[in-house]
Amino acid sequence: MTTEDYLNTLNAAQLRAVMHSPDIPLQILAGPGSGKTKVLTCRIAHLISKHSISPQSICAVTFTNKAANEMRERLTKLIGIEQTNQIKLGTFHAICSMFLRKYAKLVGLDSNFTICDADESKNIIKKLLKTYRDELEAHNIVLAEATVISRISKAKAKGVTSDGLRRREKKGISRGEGRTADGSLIEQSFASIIDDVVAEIHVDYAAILRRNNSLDFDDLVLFGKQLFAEHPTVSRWCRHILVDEFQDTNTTQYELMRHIAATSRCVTIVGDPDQSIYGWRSAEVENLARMKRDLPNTQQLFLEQNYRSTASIISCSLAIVSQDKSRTPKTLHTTHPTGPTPVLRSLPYEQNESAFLASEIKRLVAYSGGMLSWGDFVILLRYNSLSRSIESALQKEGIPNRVLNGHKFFERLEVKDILAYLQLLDNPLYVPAFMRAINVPSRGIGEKSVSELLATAQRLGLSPIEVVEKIFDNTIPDIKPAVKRKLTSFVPHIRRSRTSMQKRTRPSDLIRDLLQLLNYEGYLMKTQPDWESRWDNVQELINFASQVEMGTPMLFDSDQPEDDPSEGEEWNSLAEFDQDQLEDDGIVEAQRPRQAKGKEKQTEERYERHILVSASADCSAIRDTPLRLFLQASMLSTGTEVQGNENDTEKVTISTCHAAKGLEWPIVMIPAVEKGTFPSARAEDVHEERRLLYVACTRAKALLYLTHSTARMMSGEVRPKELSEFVITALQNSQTVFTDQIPCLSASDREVLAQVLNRSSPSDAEVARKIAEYNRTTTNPWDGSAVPSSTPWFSSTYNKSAVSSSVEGSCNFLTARAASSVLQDSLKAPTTATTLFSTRGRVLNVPSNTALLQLPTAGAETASKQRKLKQSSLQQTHLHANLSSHRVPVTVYSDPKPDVVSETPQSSVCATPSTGALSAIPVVPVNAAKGKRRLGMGRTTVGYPNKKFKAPLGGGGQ
DNA sequence: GGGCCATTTAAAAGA
DNA sequence: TAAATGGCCC
Repeated sequence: MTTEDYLNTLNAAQLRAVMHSPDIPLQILAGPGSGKTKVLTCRIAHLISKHSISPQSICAVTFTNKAANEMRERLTKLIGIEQTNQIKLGTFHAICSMFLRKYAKLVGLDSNFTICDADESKNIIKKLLKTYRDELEAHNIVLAEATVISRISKAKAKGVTSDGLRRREKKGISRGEGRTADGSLIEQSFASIIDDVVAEIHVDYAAILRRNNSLDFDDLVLFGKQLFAEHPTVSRWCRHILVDEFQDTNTTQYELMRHIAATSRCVTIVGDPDQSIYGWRSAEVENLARMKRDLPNTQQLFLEQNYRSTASIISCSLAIVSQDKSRTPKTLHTTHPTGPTPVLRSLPYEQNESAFLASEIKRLVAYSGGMLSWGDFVILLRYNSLSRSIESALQKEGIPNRVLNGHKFFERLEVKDILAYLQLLDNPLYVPAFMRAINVPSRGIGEKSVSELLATAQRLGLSPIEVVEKIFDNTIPDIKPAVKRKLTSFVPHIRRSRTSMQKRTRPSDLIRDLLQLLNYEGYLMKTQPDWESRWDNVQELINFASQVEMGTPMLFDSDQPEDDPSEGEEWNSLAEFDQDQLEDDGIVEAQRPRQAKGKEKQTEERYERHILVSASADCSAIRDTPLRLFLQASMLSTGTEVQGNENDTEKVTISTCHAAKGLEWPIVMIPAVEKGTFPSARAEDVHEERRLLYVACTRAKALLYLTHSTARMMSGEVRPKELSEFVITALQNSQTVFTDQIPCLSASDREVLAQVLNRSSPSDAEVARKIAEYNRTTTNPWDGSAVPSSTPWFSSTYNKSAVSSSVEGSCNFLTARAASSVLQDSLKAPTTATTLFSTRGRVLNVPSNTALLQLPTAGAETASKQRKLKQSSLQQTHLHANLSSHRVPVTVYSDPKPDVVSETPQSSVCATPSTGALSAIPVVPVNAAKGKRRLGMGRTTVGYPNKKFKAPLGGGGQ
């Protein structure tokens, strides 16, 4: 398809945006579903073909990898792969990272810096915070590390560097002194104590990162900004910069954008103030106005034509977002038919709510006559932990589902273990990697020895890895808890891998080799109950490495200096400038003296060029080792997008509202539309919460459901919940934006669906057949409960999530309700399989149809113990009652007795005081028949598992 | 050093 | 409710 053909598919507003003069800064305000990506890609194509701007001088910035990839795909179709790959296209972080590798020296970094992920920076800050604990306690201040992290992150988003903070540290007044007896001032001084502590931790944290030759995510942008600000020549290649989701930029990102555009001043941004939902991480909608001030000739264009949703979904969404009176008025039109009115339902309890959604999904699939399938549904949550009851409801109905962005691939322990070794090879100064690698697999080098090693390293001015090698070689004396012998399974491995790395071995082979050396699979088997899925993840990491090796499009071809080709010769000749010489002269490290500003422009540019070239050109071979490219890709890719799992398209998606931005589904369901959730109880900006609901609603193409429970389990107790005021207000303004009637999916409804989704309508016969089948196989989800009982304990559907997580391999406490259900199930499918448990060193042989309940010690001194005791005896009573009503034989054992259980032929309930703490229930029979993973016969954790047991990457649904 | 238990605490969003 | 922490013991 040529650019011209593409232009023909644009509407008038889109066309204006695409054709807009490149020299006049442009703001495209684009509502949801208005085709902004189309406009953006088309504009890029237009810049290249009609304005002869070369692709490598175009910079396109997105917020997510997903958006970047989508743009890349569309551009490839439009202008071909070759030109697309020349465009500097990526997230803010990726673009900064690439330039920082290239010009590291200019901002005082080494190009092998490691990107410090959130986990590691949390660890660092946690340690720093500990040193202030006593002091804070003395002032009666509680300072959570999350607070510190977010404050530091916010400071960085606003462009505050640790250098700026260091000055205030010198004030030298001891904290808390400025306080007077006046009560109102006390709080003030609390705040200032916290400010000081945060500032000090910030400074220390930054120093640690520098020592580790490491940057965290915020640093990438911050240092990127610094690079472009201090060295304008670095951005000379840029003729046009385009920024997507501009309403989400923070101050630092905005300034970065301005610096990249410093020469050309050609900027196109796309954004929508109504979809600004990231204020909490310092996004500034204000940047729209700021841009207009900074670039006074900026023009605005509106895209208000929506191509996604039915008219009724649009009006419902507008009814929500327009409640904000301070908002810039903006509207949405659609040519789509009205369609079924969005559903609003209240249900008594979260289980009912989940069950309603699950059964509704089933019904819609049937009543649409097969036009809809699982993959067409998304359930959008305010926050992830709401997914539990949803997941179990879907599971119970046998609906396949996946959690979008549930647990991040690169944050998994097994993946991080391997990455740690590789990071250590690439950057020996990166202490977090050292700390992890040194004792994985376990070598008996614990916290104590590690801190000893680190201290030695500091004392000798060596990297920890050098210290360890020297100890191994007898070049320096061993440390106190002798460690040399333990290093035989570490130093040789490191050396072997390092040699391999220096030969530029492919990272995937490097990993394979490492796995072998470490016998990592064996280690996982020994230590992880769910080692199989973890091993799968390791394999997935190898796949990812292979993908990177095969040349996923990099931001730029590393060796070419980006500048006007006519100047190429000069660049190349300058490339011979001796790097070491520059360093010796202190030029590379030194900050450019300010006085040169304004005058001696030419000299300055020449100077800049010297250092640019010397900082980059000569070392590109080292800079972009295969390993480094792989590590960078790992650290910058989030989520699970690595895997491109095809059968994901056949699953119902569960996602947060935030993660859903930019995406769309035929049917959207939003549970928990309640006060305290929408808006979230801890949200600072109610308007932002409203916009979040708006974003969620506007993801829907054809059908929209909002539900609400009148009671919900929160923080371990059931609390009453009220409908969200956003919805109440919308209803007050217009009764008709919602209905409590579920759509009947009549022939005309199906017609609308077919039209909006651009699918063909099924025949009436087909629909009738599907409905008949549905009626035959489906029972009412809560009437058909497996546990009929009048007691509140058993009134709702039983807790299948507890069951399934047990099957996954962990052992959990079960509620009485779940336990009785499990027991009944296992009686239906009796089994003789037994499971071994260890408690206090004893091994118990327990038939798998045995429930073990924990009871607290009878003494019960503390209030919490007493509560638990009461609850437990209540549970026991109910369990008893329920099981006897089903004529399930019950035997109750107490403490030392459980050994006997293996002899018991039928189901039993084991109750035990917590001193003997039996705390697990084996439930093999429930799902074992389906051939899924079964509870291991080997070592089993008793008690709360303190490791996470999440579904393996790519679903692995039961 | 690491396993195990009891007690405490926290509970949002992402690159 | 379940994850994290802290103390105790081997």
